[in-house]
Amino acid sequence: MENKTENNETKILIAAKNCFQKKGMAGARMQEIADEAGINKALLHYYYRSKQLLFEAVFNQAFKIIGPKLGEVLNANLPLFEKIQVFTQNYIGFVIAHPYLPSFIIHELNQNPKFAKQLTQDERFPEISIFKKQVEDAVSQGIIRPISAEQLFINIISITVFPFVGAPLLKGFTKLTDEAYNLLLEQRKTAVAEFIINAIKI
Amino acid sequence: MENKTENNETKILIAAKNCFQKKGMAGARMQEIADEAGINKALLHYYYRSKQLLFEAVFNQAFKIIGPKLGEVLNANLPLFEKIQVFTQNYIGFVIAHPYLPSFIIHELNQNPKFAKQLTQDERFPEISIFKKQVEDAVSQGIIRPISAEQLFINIISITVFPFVGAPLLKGFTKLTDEAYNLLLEQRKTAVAEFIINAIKI
DNA sequence: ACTTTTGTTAACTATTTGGTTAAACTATTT
DNA sequence: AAATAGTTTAACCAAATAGTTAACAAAAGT
Repeated sequence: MENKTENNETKILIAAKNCFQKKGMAGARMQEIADEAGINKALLHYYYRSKQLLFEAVFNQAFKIIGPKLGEVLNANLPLFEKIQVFTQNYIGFVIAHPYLPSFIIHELNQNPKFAKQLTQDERFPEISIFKKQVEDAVSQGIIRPISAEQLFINIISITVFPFVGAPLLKGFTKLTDEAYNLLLEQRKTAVAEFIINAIKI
Repeated sequence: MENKTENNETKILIAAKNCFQKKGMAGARMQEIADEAGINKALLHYYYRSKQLLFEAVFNQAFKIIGPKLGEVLNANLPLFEKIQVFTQNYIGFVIAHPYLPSFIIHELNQNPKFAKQLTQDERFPEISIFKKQVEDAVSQGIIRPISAEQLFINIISITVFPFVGAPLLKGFTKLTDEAYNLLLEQRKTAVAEFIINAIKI
C-alpha cells in the first residue's frame, strides 16, 4: 500500500486545492497552505517553485477532472433527450461532490482571460460538435422547437451549474435553510432534465 | 451643475467599484484604486477608513442597485408569463450594462457567508413571496406544469445570469468570438423567456 | 484679519507575504 | 560505514501593501 502516508507532494496539492478553491488565487496564502498540509512553508517552494506554479498545478488538475467529465457525455452515442438526462444528472451529482469547483474555475477565468484562451486549446477541452449536430438534426426533423445548439447548451449548463455558484444568493432569495436548499439541489438531478426537455419538445 | 468636477468621495467610489469588481476584494490594491481615482492613497483612508470599509461601501452600493431591480418586477402586478418576459428582458439588459456585477457579488458572497446572512435581513432585499403565490396558483389552476416556485425561480435566475458569470468558459465551449457571443446574449433577451414559458406551459 | 475646520499630499511605518538559504536530517548507494 | 543524493526545517530577506503622520493648503466661520 503506497498511500499509507500520503507523500508530501500530494498533501500539498490537496491543501492547495482547498485553499485556492475557497479563497481564490489572490486570497490564498502560502503559509496557510503549508499549515493545512502540515509542513514547512519552504517545502511548498521545494515542490512547486512559486505560488503561480502551484496555482496552475491546482487549476489544471481541477480542469483535468471536470473537462473530460463534460465531454464524455456530450459526445456519447445517446439520443438527445436521454443525453440531456444523463448529462444533468451526472453533472449535478459531480458538482454536489465538488461544490467549490465551479466558482473557483469561473472566478479565476474571469481574472485571467489569457488563461481561458490557453485552456480552450487544450486537447482535453470538451468538444460540443457532436451535440451540435444532434440538436440541428432534431430541429430539422421537427422533434424539438427551433433553437441553436449554442443557446440550448448554454441553458443546460446555466441551469445545472448556477445553483451551486450562486448558492449564497439563491439561499437568500428563497429563504431556505441549508438543508432545505441541499434537498432542492438533490431533486434537481432529475427535475432539471425534465424542465429542459419540456422546453424544447414539440 | 454640481458634477462639473465630481467630488473626490464619489471619484473614489467609482474607482473602487471598478477595481473591486475586476479583481475582487483580495486582489484589489488601495494604491491602484487611488491611481484610478487620480488622488493620493492617504485620501482613500481619509474618506473610507480602511480597505474593508471601502469594500463594504462598494458592495452595498452594488446591491442597492441590483436588489430593488430584482424585486421590482417580481412583485409587480403582472400575469405570470408576462412577468417572466419582462423580468428576463429587463434583467439581461441590466447585466449587459453591468457585466462584472454578478460575478463580483457571487464571488464575495462565497468568500464571506456572514455577509450573505446580513444582506438577507436588509429591507432592500427582494421578496419572492408574491411570485411564489402566483406560481402556486398557476399550478393549481392547471395553467403550468407542477413545479415549486423556488425551483422555477432558480431556473430563471440561472438561465439569466450564468451566461454572464460563466462567459469565458462558455465562450470556450461554444468556440464563439466575443462579437458572436455578445450577439447571442442580445438574442437571449427574448429567447430566454420563451424557453422558460415553453418549459412550464401545459 | 484670523481662527478653525476640512481637504490633500509626501514621506514614513508596521506588517504581511512570497520566496531564499544554509544547515540538519533521512534515505539510498557504493 | 562512508559518501551521496534527496528531503525538511528554522531563520532570513526583500518586496509589497495597508495604514499613519505631520505638514501644508483651501474653505468656512467668526
